[in-house]
Amino acid sequence: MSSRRLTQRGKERRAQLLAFATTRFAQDGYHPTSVADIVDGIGVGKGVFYWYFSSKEELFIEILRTSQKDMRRRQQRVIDDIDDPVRRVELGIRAGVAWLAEHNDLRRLFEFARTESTFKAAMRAGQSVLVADAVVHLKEAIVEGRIPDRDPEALALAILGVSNQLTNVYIDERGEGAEMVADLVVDFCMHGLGVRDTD
Amino acid sequence: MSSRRLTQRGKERRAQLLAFATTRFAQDGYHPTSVADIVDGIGVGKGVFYWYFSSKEELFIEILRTSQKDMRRRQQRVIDDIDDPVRRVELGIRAGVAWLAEHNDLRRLFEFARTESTFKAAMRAGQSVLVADAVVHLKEAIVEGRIPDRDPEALALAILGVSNQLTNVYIDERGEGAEMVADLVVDFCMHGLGVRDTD
Amino acid sequence: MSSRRLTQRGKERRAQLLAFATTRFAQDGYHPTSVADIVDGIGVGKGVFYWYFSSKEELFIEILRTSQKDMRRRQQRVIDDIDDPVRRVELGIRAGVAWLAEHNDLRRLFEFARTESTFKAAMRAGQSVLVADAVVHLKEAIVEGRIPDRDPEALALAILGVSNQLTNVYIDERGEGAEMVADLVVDFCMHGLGVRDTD
Amino acid sequence: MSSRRLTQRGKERRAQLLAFATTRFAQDGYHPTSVADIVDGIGVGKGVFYWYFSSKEELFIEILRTSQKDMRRRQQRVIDDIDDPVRRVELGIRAGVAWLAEHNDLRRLFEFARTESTFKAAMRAGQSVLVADAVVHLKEAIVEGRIPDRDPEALALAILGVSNQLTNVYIDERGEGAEMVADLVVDFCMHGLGVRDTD
DNA sequence: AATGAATGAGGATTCATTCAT
DNA sequence: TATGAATGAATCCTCATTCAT
Repeated sequence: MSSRRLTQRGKERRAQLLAFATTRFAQDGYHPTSVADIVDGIGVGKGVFYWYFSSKEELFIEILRTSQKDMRRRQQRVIDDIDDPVRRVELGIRAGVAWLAEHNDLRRLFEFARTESTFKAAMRAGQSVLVADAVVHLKEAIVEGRIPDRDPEALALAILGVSNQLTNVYIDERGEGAEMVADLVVDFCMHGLGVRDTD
Repeated sequence: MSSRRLTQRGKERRAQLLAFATTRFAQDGYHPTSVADIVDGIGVGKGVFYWYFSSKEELFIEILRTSQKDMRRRQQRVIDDIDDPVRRVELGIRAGVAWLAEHNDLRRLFEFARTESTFKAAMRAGQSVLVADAVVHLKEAIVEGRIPDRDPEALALAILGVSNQLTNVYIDERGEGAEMVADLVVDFCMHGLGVRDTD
Repeated sequence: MSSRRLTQRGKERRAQLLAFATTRFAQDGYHPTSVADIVDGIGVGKGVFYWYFSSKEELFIEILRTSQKDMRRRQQRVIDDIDDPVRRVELGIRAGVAWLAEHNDLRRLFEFARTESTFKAAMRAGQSVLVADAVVHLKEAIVEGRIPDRDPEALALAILGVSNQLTNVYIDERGEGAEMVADLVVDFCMHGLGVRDTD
Repeated sequence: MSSRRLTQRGKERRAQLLAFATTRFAQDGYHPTSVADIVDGIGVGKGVFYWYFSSKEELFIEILRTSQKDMRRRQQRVIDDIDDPVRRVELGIRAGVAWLAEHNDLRRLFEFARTESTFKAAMRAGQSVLVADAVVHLKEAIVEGRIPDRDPEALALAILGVSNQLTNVYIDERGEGAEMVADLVVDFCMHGLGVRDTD
């Protein structure tokens, strides 16, 4: 299905469907949004949907996967040439928060995806990649004596938790700026990690 | 509907419906669980469901509300006679984590409820109560100079975020014990808050 | 599904659905007949269908099974107390042809069912029962020297083939009487079997 | 449509479509096999199908017609220069069985075609040709006193029935050889016809 | 001749909810 | 209180067919 060869026009249609579906899913929820809503929304026939995706479920998983990849790419780019592991963690947090802030829709979809058995697997996979990334930096920081020696995976997860929660509340519910939220998260997490030699 | 006067037997039926629905919602998701699934699961006719609840939605909101109340009651009880505000925060965290650990199902429902517009309001109400509770202690701690002066609401939310995230991962996904997770959360948060004079 | 407890009214509805569906399937074909056609035809809502049957397919298989049982019962009743095995075969043929003649609809469904992989299994099961019945009599006839010793299963199948084919053509296509067709079939088969001491 | 003038390549494509569709129809049934299945199966676009056939139905009828013609041609060739009418019947049966054995797929399609009103007409036409052929020989045999005087059409139909049924079961379901089945059919039918002076 | 894209009516099935008993 | 029966709009999905290129 996903291996169908697409023309330029086809690729655009597919992207259009992904984009529109993302918006609707985020707005109304995955279940409350019907395939009919989606195709009607972009003014095409029902068949179009199934030309590009084998099911509503597949479409959703596709959204989750590409989003997760995109977020990670953003973090990697920012961190790429930084030597200090603690600094890498901080920049990773900031990049993550910024991405979540910019992709409000996707953040909501992530939240939902975690709650339904069908999508749990896909989410766990994506999250474990992010955690693994962070663990690398945290281990280095521990080895270098920059932070106390505690389970790096636990630390990574704590960071993720703070990022998600504060982004959810401050950005989604209260419309604060990404930078301000990033500051909050970084502040809390740097202390939480017990960073030395940094204010 | 909810004001219907119930016999003893009636109350039990109602509780049974709530309990069974909770389990199913948590397991498969709210939408994938049909009213038929619920009544079949406990071996009664469909009418029973609508005798006790005016709709599936109402049932779900009822679950959310009672759960939130229950969790708060637990926290209050533990904190009741503690003088030290920082200690109150810590014990509140521990009580919260313990409750979440014991009510795995409900934690999942909370997660879902946040993602759908229909239930967002109910969730926000409950969460703001918890936050308000914590804010009281945090303000006191700031006034007493026990922690640096930062926005207490932000701090409260950060704590909630860490609690939820670590509980999700360590308890739900990995089956760790509640105490161990509480230790993790407390450790991270106490540092995150910048607590002085506490290990 | 099929184990749902039904009231009298329920049993009648179910029977009504089976009867109506049979007619339609025979008239227009299984695939060309939609569930909507069926429920509209008896003036009920779509849900009714799925209250009694878990799927269109299940309904069809149910029709096949009960029909096959019914036909067999008819043959058994007629043969019950006959001593002569050759006579049993003849009466079996006559009962079979008569049944097929009376249940024109079902005969058509049988034909179709044999052509689709989904229903082949059910059909084969039913046919093998009929063949097994006939084989018993044929073996006896062979042992008693009433007919030459040839593979009884092949003989049984040949009889079935002649019965089906002649019934199809003479009764369904030309509207001849069941008795006349039965005479034809019996005449051909008795000779085909090589019966001795019978004209 | 069918009168479109085709290049060599065009003829091959058409033949390829017919062959592939036949296989699929026989395997899964006419309705369960979609046009998409067919074109995907041979790796071409949908347009190709409708370039060579005006509809799925037309394609199927085309398959039926050419097959029936082919089978008949085979019988004629074998019988061509035989004087003895009974021998002609026998050889016709053998040729028919052999053809059916070789064209397992087509036999199945014939079965299905008889069950749906859309295709019944086409099938009846083909069958009546075969019956007419046989009737010629049977009449001759009766006139020559080789077999008793009974309705030759009924006899022809009975022969067809035995051929179809035994081929279905022995070749399709059990994988027996064509010759063995032909022997069975001939044996049963020669007796059924009441042939004199023949082994 | 051929392709990928699009159509949209129609199909099976689900499900929250209501109703008669 | 409770049941089995019924409703019918809504859902996901299929598919023969058409179209622009």
